[in-house]
Amino acid sequence: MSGDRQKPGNGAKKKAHQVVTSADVAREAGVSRSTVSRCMADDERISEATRKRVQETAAQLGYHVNKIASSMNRRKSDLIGLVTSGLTDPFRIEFLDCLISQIQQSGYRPLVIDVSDPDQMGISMLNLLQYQVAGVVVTSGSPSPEVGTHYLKRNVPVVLVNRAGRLEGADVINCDNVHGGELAADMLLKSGKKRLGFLNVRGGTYSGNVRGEAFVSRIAPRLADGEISFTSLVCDSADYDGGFHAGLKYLAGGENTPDAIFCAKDHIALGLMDAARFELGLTVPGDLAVIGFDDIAAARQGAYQLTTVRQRADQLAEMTVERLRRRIGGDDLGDERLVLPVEFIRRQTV
Amino acid sequence: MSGDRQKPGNGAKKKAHQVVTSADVAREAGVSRSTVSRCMADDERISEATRKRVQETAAQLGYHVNKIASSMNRRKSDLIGLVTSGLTDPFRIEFLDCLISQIQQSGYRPLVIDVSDPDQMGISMLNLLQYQVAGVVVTSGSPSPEVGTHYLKRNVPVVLVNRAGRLEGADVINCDNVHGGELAADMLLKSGKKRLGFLNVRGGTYSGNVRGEAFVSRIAPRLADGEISFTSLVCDSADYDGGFHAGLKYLAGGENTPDAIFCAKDHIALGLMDAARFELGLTVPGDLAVIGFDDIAAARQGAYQLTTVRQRADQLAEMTVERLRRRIGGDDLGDERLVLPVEFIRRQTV
DNA sequence: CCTGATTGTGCACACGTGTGCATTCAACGA
DNA sequence: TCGTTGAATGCACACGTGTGCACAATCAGG
Repeated sequence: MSGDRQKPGNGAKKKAHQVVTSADVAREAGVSRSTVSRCMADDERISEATRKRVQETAAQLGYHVNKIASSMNRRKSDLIGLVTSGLTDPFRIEFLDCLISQIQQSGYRPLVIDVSDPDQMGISMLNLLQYQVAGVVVTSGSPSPEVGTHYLKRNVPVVLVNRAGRLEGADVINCDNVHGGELAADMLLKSGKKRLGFLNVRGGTYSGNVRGEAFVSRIAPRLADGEISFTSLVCDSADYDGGFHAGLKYLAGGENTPDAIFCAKDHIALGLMDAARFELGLTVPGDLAVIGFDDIAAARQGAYQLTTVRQRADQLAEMTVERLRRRIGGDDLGDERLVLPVEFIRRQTV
Repeated sequence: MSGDRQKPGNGAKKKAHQVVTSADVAREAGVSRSTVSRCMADDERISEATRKRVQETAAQLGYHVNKIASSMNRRKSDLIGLVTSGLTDPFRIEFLDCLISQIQQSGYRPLVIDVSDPDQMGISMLNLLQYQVAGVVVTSGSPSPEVGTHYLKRNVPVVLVNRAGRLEGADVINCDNVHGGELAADMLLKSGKKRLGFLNVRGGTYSGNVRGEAFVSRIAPRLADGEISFTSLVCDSADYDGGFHAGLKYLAGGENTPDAIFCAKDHIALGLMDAARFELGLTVPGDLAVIGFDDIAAARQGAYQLTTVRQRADQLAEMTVERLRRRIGGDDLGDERLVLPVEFIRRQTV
């Protein structure tokens, strides 16, 4: 028989139930292994007849291309690394949901990697490289410039989503945090509330900081006039509990208690609202106006009806994979910084 | 020089910036490639001195084992397939969160695969096999017996979580749906409510059906006495919106309107509550008692304070990976059906 | 000094695929 | 009939690793 480098004895049978390989298909269809490979890849140079015949025998034998071997040969897998930290942030979850769906639709597979421990970031991203990933999406943490150069050298595209970093050779996609902060400011100024506040997690996140700064500079004129006051509020965690405890702390009463709070993200706003309404007996928006950011699913629920700034997770995901695909396809784009438009959503909390 | 099967010419340099391989480390450290491989795997038979030396040169050159090549050679990767359908169900998200974290801690990597389209289930699971996955966790859909045998033949363990199927060679882990349904029934019987209902998604899910059936058989005696009545309620989707619309439909008023509803899952219960409270002006638990199932994070929030049956996502994940690890390790366990205990959580909705 | 055991390393093969290049074969024009 | 062309397919190599087996070296016991 033909075939390359066959075993010394006779390669007829080895184990009882071995996995079916391209060589098996080749033997069965009476062609060479190369032809099988080309048929599975829909190579142009294969005649229609043999292609059909080979694909049929392949299906009959239950042959599937071994992705690992393929990846090894081509030095590129169809995996896309998803760097995230836990599945707790609602908006990130919505984004990942869209992202996973779109990645899969593009013929890739998401390989999730958790960097809840920020120290692991560097080695985790390097480790990802060992899976021959076709690309990486970072939704948490900031890769160091060093890992950036590693990716650049290997020509593996990286997209940072809603992150600060400017990484060499990587795309950065953010929603329009500045405009969002301004929209929130405009709304609260119009509402007639006087004691404004901005609630963010202690230490701040990049997105939160930008939103807060835009908010503050927008209200600055009125602040200078003395018409209104502003307080910067801080919570311990960027989630429901953080917002809840912040509510207990800041809304207990007193002269300077804010009557309108812009929250860095919806999830915090929900906790804040619940503390105000169910623990302190305040009404929303009567005693306290609240604006969030993201427009997560829970913000639409009847129990909250949160007025907020919407960033669309599906569009964010779309931009991300579109960018990845083009870079994987070989388009040699320079680093770019893309901005997703936001939209003000008026509900019941202002 | 030594080395096996080196290139015809002189394999000194090929491309400008090639990726560093074990051969490079071997050359640099003055040992054979085999020794490098053994050093990276912490093989016992390597002397302490050379191991240290090799590992140092490896670190210095920035060498990392190529997982793809390794997987190919060992015909087993360190990937674990996670079969799910979208990131929309809150409890499943919490479970996946724990699962991903634990999988990673065990030295594996999660490969996510979305089967929102149930028709894709079969080929997706077969496709997964081509990545040489070490194991698979199914949290959505029901794999056919046929794919089951493929996995069995390849000796790749499968764990079904909160699913109906009894798959040959696979473990099935469920929370104690029966006991949960009974706990809910006991609670509502004690509450003094008379017109009981069970709300599940149209067509039903395995878990939901079991919970409902246990609920019904528990209340059966009192039902026979005529002391209470029971209605089976149906919503169009197993989420917040489904519960919400079901609330509008069933709670609009009339003689038979239920005054106590056991929901197949928390997420539905939240929508139901909001429809009752904010659309129909009912009070909870005054006009309507509600019990959920799962104890998702939102159930604990002030806006809901949902009385529910808790299944612990972290323990579920723990059982899952423990089971996977033992099977991957070679333990030859028969198919098993494990049950996770549940716990009644009393809050404000009954 | 000889024998056997133990320890540390190297050699060569195998894993399953993609692809550049050579080769075969039929068709076709002169 | 011969040379040329184009299409279709096979050959052989390479990808980077793990590991069984063989072999060298060291050592203990007689």
